Amino acid sequence: MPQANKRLAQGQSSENAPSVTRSITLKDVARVAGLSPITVSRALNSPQLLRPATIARVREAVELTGYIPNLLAGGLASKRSRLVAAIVPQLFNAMFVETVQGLGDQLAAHGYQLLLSLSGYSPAHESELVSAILSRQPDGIVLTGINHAAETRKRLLSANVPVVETWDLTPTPIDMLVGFSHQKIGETIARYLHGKGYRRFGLVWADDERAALRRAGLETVLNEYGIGKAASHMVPTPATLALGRKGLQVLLDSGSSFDAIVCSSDALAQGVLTEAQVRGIKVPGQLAIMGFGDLDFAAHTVPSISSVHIDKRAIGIQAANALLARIEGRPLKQRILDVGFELIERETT
Amino acid sequence: MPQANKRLAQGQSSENAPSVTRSITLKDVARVAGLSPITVSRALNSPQLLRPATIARVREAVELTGYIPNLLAGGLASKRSRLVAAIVPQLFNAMFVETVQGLGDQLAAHGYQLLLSLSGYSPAHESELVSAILSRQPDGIVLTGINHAAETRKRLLSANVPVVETWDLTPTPIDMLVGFSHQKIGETIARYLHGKGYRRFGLVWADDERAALRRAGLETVLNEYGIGKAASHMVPTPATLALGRKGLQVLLDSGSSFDAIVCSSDALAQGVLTEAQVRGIKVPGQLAIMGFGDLDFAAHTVPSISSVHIDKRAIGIQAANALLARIEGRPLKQRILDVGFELIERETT
DNA sequence: ACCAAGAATGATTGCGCTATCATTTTTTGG
DNA sequence: CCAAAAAATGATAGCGCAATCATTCTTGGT
Repeated sequence: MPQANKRLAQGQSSENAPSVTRSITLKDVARVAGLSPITVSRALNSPQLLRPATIARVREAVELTGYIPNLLAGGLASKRSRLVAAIVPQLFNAMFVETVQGLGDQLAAHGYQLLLSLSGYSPAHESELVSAILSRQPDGIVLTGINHAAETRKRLLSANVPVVETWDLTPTPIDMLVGFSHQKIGETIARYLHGKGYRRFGLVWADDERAALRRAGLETVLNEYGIGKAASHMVPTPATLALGRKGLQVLLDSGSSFDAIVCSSDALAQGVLTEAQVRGIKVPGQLAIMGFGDLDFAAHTVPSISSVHIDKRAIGIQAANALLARIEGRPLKQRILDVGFELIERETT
Repeated sequence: MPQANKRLAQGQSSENAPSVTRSITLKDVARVAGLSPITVSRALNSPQLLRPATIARVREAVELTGYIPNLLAGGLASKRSRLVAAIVPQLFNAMFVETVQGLGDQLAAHGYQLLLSLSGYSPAHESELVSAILSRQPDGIVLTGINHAAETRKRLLSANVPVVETWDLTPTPIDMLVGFSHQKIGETIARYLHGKGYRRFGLVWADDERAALRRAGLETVLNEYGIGKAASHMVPTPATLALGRKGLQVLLDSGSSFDAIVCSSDALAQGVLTEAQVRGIKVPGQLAIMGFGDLDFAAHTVPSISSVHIDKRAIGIQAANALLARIEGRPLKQRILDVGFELIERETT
């Protein structure tokens, strides 16, 4: 079999190779190692089935040939892609970055890779993304939020793939859920600020669906306290410092007077704070400011910004854990995990 | 062949389906449409080869069956995965977020998906990631920076996959490059600040490799002006406002006096600015502050932060374009694209 | 009406891997 | 030292799709 021998020799040196170099496959490695392809496959995927000496032979051959497994082929044959997909609205929003990072880190630690898609807050786009994602046969999917197109839900259900929804709470998730209650946060903020004696509220608020929930909670409680609908200025996502400044300008120019501005995110709060300082408004003496998200800067501005802390990274990590448990067939303690939140009182209130 | 008929019937209605529902394949769609599988494949991938009536029949059958293509199988057969992988150091660093977003958007617009990996600034980790990534047969790879483990370079070269390095410049990229000169930025900052009359420089600097290049440029020019090595405080990544405040504290406590603090990022600059204000130091009267990156807040702090603008999103978009051109066999105008930079003079200098 | 040229569709095969079952080798206990 | 059990390795087949080449159907020109 000179043919085979010749090939074997070519394994290492690449002299007179044809223009299109066929890539190294399991078979090549097997030939070099003097084993069957399936044994090589096992050495790489279930080494506990083989004796150490065999594994060493394989490792050597892999080294020698520079073999890189083809996960498309592997996934096709095994029905396991070792891929997890995540959809977040956007990355500009620093909130999601930590979740994605936590998710990515945790998945990587368990041999999974992350396919990231950005929906831009559009359920229609999300729906398309889900189709595209399912094409890759992911072992799990992480979604942001709980409101999805009916189509999305249906596709995910019939694909029979583990799904984790995040960043919100509902008793009826598609599958699993890691989040917290925006409604409760709104309520908590309202009680807290009311308790501190603030009465004339203004809102600088992002136009996204979860922010709307927080707002609903806030207004419900304010209403209970007999405080009417607060004046508000809506801003588009992503919320920035500049939009926060603009927000306070608009609110003040409207002629109303305020003793507290509640913002849907820390970036907006920082903007409101900046604008207040520019105008010589004492914070919190004349005006209190409340943020949300407890981003890294909130504790270190002067004055520091009161906010609501969310363990954003934990959401990613727990989402990964939930998926990993489901994928590996381990029992899941709870389908729904509430990571909670914590109101952080700082100097702006 | 009753067996076959039974299957056909099951295609649409899912009554008495076995517990493990075999997923819908091209074959199923073909059967429903009364066409051959390959024709269905063409209807989905090269519709221009078929007559509209046929495509309509296929579309109908797809609708009816809820067919989702299997890209693992498709990729294996066609050698095209429609997947592009990117490695960035981290997402916390707002700098990379825009690039990733631009990259993701542009790729999505062309039917490609983004596999995102985080290297945490470690070449060793990057090397592992590259192996893992190559396993998925991506059609292209985007790397951050130009310094990679020798192993990484070798693997990428032998995998024969289009590669774009980003965020830096070199005459000898692995393949393609979209970036800018950090050295030049450092030099430009030095000339600019020197021109404004500043002489006593302090640095608050992140400990990453591209920041080091900017610093080298800065120090080279300062040296030409006869200014000795500037006092510096190094901070770990990710750089934050808090680290910036700390940085100024440390520098001032060292006893030296400064008339300008140069920071390796806007977040640090914002921190330095905050700390200066706390201490009653007039900016820029007593102390100038220079940032880098021109993040969204830089223009809107008070005083606004002078910075260096990088078109971060363009890096992502151009990287995507370069890959797409290469993948689709279009001629590439230039292997190396310098997106440049722009020093933005604002109030802190 | 007929034929050539092109357009549309189909049959076969294999991408690289792993599930499954079969076989061989090693270990164990009496 | 042997049979039986267990461990290690191998042979076969097929995952779902698209490249390739083969065949059938349309056209339009005369």
